Amino acid sequence: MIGMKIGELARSTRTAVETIRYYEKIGLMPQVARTEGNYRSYGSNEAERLGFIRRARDLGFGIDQVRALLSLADERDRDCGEVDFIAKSNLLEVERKIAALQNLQQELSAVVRQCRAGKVADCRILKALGRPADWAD
Amino acid sequence: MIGMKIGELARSTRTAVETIRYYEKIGLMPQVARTEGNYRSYGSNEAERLGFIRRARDLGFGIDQVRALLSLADERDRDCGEVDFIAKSNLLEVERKIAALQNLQQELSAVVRQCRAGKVADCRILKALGRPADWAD
DNA sequence: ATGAACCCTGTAGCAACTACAGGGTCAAGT
DNA sequence: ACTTGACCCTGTAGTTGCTACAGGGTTCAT
Repeated sequence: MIGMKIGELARSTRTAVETIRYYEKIGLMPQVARTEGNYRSYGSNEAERLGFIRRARDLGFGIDQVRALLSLADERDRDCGEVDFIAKSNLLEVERKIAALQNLQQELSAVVRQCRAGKVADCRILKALGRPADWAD
Repeated sequence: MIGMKIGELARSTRTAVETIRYYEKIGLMPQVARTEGNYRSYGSNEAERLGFIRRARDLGFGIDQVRALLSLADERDRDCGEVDFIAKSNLLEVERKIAALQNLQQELSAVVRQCRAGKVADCRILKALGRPADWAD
């Protein structure tokens, strides 16, 4: 589809209109030609590019990583090691976050288990928060 | 220890000095008395309060949740159901995040596994990003 | 011609800090 | 007395990745 307005592009990529304008502002999407009424006019190149961006973002790549992937994708003769590196860093980061959250979940559910429906004055949750974590009970 | 300067309080609670000033600005920590030289002077009450805040934050409670816990902790006669509710909401939220990240990890490691060290032009990672997720290979 | 649905720019807000800039204070050493 | 260095102060701007206006203009159908 050629000559899409921003709203159509937004619908076809499940992206908010304002996000597209934001991507343009930060240089992730190009500045495209305008119609007579000063509306942005997008073609299939831009739709593909935005699709790439969306999928990368959904997989947890940061904006700067997406930027790097997009620019690497243009240097077709280059070795793809750097692409691999970015993807693996991202995976490691996701795994690190999972581990951190699982620790959190352990500690937090230990705290929640303490609850014996009573008065605030005796609340074990508040007591658990009110002293260093390694104090025994 | 009484009459601590902000730096001592920071060290003793493993908090950045600027974070303490920030907590004061948003009303999570009180405005304390100043020395002659206009330095903040903290006592053990404030140290305890900041310790509580730090532990709650480390357990993933948001600033507003911490604010609520602190104010509930003062109403000693109140039933502690609300405390329990806040803690359980937080736990659910943490569990939700873990699940989302685990999905991400699955998809991302599927993408990373595709890599056959070659040229960017044939890069499977980039190909995986360059098309809708449900296209087969 | 008027209303709804769309588009435009520009700025401010979110969470929870962090990082300056541009100063003042205090204790120790020379 | 003076200087050095470590600390403190306020206030503002930056971070990430958008989202939400405010205050307009355009397009198209009725």
